[in-house]
Amino acid sequence: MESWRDVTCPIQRTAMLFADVYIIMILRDLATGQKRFTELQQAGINPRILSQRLKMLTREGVISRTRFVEKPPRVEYALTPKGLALMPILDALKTFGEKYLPLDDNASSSSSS
Amino acid sequence: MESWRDVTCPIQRTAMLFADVYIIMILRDLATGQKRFTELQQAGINPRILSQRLKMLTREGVISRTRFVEKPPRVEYALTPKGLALMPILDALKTFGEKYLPLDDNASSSSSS
DNA sequence: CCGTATCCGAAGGGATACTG
DNA sequence: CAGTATCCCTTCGGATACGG
Repeated sequence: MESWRDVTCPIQRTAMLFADVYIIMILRDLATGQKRFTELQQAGINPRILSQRLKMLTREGVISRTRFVEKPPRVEYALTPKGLALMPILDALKTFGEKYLPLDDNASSSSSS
Repeated sequence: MESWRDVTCPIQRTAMLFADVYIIMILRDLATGQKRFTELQQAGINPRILSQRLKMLTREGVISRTRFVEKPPRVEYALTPKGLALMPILDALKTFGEKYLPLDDNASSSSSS
């Protein structure tokens, strides 16, 4: 498919950039405050994918990368104002999921009769 | 990555199902009323992909498929109530796109000085 | 700690032709 | 009209090991 810049529909433009489950996971985790690389990995994203997505999100201006010159080195990722503007999308995903994708609660139960 | 059913976060569950640009394009087009297969193709989705996504969306209960026994055969796809519940997500995508992904307007202009 | 490099199999998707 | 089948190339991503 073409680049998002070649598309005029704002829905599709946004989707072409951010409709990716890894990106959404990262944004979700940053919604509660700045996070470090390792912390973001905990969500179950491998370092290669994570690095790649963080680069892209930084390039698009939705997250910031702050490098603290310490030992050991520390890097914090945080939402920018543009990134904050994506939060309504996550809210809508959440609302839908809670209502229409309820948990089956058959996960941890092994002793039910 | 695992199945969306193995995930508890409602944001991620929804994203794992619907964070796909083709799905979003289809939902966008159905938002304005029921559409036929060929009409949906006009958005620039090839028949293989379109068929695949329509099947999945039907299986998940967000669209309905109505077959009219005519000659030539006619099939109409439409949003279900569950599909309508996805509209806030598209609204949020649209709002973001309009504000933060403005058109570069260098596409069709060739005679501006 | 924060990534990057490499390997490699799996999946995705464009084009095209074809069938009920 | 509404899809399905096939081909084949590209991309993606999981795992792992390593470098600054």
